[in-house]
Amino acid sequence: MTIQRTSEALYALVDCNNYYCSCERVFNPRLEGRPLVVLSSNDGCAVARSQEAKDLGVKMGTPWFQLQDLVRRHRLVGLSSNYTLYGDMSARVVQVLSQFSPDYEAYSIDESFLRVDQMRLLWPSFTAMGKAIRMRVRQWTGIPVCVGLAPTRTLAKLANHIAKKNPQFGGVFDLTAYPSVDLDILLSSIDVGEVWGVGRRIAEKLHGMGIHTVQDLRRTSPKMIRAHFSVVMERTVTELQGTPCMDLEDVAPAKKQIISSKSFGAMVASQEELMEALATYVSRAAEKLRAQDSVCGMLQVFIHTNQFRPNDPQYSNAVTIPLPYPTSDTRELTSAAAMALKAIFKNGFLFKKCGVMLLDISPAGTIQRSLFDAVEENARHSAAIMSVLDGLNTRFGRDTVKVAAAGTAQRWIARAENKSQCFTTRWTELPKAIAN
DNA sequence: TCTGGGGTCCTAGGACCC
DNA sequence: TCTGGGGTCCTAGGACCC
Repeated sequence: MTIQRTSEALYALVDCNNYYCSCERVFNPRLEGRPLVVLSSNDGCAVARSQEAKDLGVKMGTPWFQLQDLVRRHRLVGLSSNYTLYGDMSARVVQVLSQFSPDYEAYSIDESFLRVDQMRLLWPSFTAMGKAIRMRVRQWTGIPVCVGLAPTRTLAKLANHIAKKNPQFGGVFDLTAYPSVDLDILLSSIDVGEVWGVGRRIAEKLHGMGIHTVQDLRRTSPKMIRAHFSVVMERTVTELQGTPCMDLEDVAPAKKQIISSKSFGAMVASQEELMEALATYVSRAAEKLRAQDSVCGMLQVFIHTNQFRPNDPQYSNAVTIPLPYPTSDTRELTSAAAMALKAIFKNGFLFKKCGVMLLDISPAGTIQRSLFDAVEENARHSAAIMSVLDGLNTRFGRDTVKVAAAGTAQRWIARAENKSQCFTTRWTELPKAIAN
């Protein structure tokens, strides 16, 4: 089966090997050659493993306390994570990669896509270019990477997987340069669950349908897949067949939601302690929000007891509340979070985790924003508010203004422009409404 | 004793509108 | 008053990614 070339695109996926572990080794070369894991916050479980640790059978997410045997028998090292370091190193890697193509996208902290077809004339082959990328990133940052090359992003991910698993390719695999008969054989040996976009559930379902390998999935009709799954999977199969369905995003799009949450080292029982933690998360999330010059219109707070203690009483809950107007102000968000927490908190439980999620994110400084600024600045003077509302009244009609006075500003704007109605609860009465 | 912290997109179903 | 069809918006939940 040949890869259909419906366009001339060629993507390189550059993926750092065992990324967090590699970062740690750059700054502590004595860790070279030793089995190594990087642990989650609170040193709870392994979130990254060196090749030696993988060879010892350490799985992603294994709790640290279950690894103590390997610590004794194989001198397995566990390090607390240092996300600031990994973020800095990532920026350096991307900086090097940007020299190879102006068309690049940092997809995650340890992976970047480059569109490289325009670079064809600069290199004897794309494999040669891939080797140059590997060498330069290694020399300039100390991080080992693998490179996969293919006409679509899904295939480039797969090519990268092949480069990683097959040392004979020297860390670079150009899928378009590989004989198609051999490629069929190679892809017949890879489980369908390795495909980007195929997780555990979908893999199980595919197996049930007799689709076991990547090659099986490539031979399946996208329309048939659409009928059994979703458009996402349809695109995945189309990409596997060589037709690009996704483009590089040249600028990182603004976040549509921002989460900040954490598990506690020790369990927490009181609302006051939960609120202390929440205040930290809110301020962290608000910083991210402001960094992308956005405001949010809704805020969600969630709390969980320890699900790994089935004998303890379990309780988890979440509530999403609309804000009176879109904001990124830490104080305002914190007071909203306090109200939300009050609405869902229950005594008599030991809480393990809580967090905040900012939703309904939009760019700051829109025309809607200026309307609300007017209300905000005059917040102490009801006469001034009434005059603003009168202005809105003239603009959008009397019924809408009643809603604006009683509802949330964000919702009101959205609805008013649709000339439909909206009944939400008054901001000050939210806790009561939530309780009902 | 000890079990991560972020994100994205899609779908289904209900409320509501004309 | 009864009725249907088409449309939008919102939410919850499920799947995936690193």
